[in-house]
Amino acid sequence: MPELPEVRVVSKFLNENIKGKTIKDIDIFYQRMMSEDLKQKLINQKIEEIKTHGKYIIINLTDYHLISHLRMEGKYFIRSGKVFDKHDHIIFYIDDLILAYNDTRKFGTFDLILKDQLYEELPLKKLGKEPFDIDPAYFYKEVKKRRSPIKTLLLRQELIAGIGNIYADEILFMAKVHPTKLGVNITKKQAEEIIYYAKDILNKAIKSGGTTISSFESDGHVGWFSLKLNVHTKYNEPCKVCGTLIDKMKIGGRTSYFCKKCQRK
DNA sequence: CCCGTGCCCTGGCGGC
DNA sequence: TGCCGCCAGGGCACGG
Repeated sequence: MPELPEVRVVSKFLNENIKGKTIKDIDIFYQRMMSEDLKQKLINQKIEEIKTHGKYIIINLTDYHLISHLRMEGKYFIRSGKVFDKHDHIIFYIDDLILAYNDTRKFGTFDLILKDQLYEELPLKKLGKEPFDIDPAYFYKEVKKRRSPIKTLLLRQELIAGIGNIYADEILFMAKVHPTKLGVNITKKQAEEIIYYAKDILNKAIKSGGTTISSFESDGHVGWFSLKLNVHTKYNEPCKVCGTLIDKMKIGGRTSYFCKKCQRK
């Protein structure tokens, strides 16, 4: 499931392969994913640069920003000919190159925003800062206002952008904070530790090429950060710090893994 | 403001 | 073997 680190890896891959080129044509194999109107606006647009914010990939074009969200299983592949996978839904013909957007569950989205309106409209309008840019004092202040579990707050993209279910569990484990602890009860030191480990874990994941739980890939390279996960998906396995068996529970509808001994309320 | 629920979708897995 | 039903998840709309 692509989170901030995986999205950064995909963005780098796209910059290396399609930056500076022009979209010549598009095939839409799954109609819901992109309208004919959007397609027409994309044709003849030059790709200036690819950036990211949180989990969003922002493709800067001549007149627009194309915003791609991979959700759970979105991937980009360069195809060597017009031979496609059953889950290739959008095909971009970019100069001499064929780029396929592949997404098993079809959850990914494309939004087109007029140039310089990027933060005036959804989906980026209310997006918060990334862990690298957020002021820990601001994060602490915002968290103190809310009675939601800290796990749920870490997933709120308008509060802090880029953290998904996997890294939220890993961050709280490193910060030794119980995922059900309410925002209002988080201490200043805990808020600082959460931001510190968010940056640390995401940076390490970016350096190692992203995480794979089931299917994350980019340029044919499968990330390996998952080998280093401490708690996520480790139900009933011994905690690497104290040996206590890892617990799991639903928090805000999301499966959450934690060590009930290391992570105090 | 806050919360919970449903929706979108497919593949993998448990149960029988 | 195969079929059925459930689960996973990010963001958003909706209702209370």
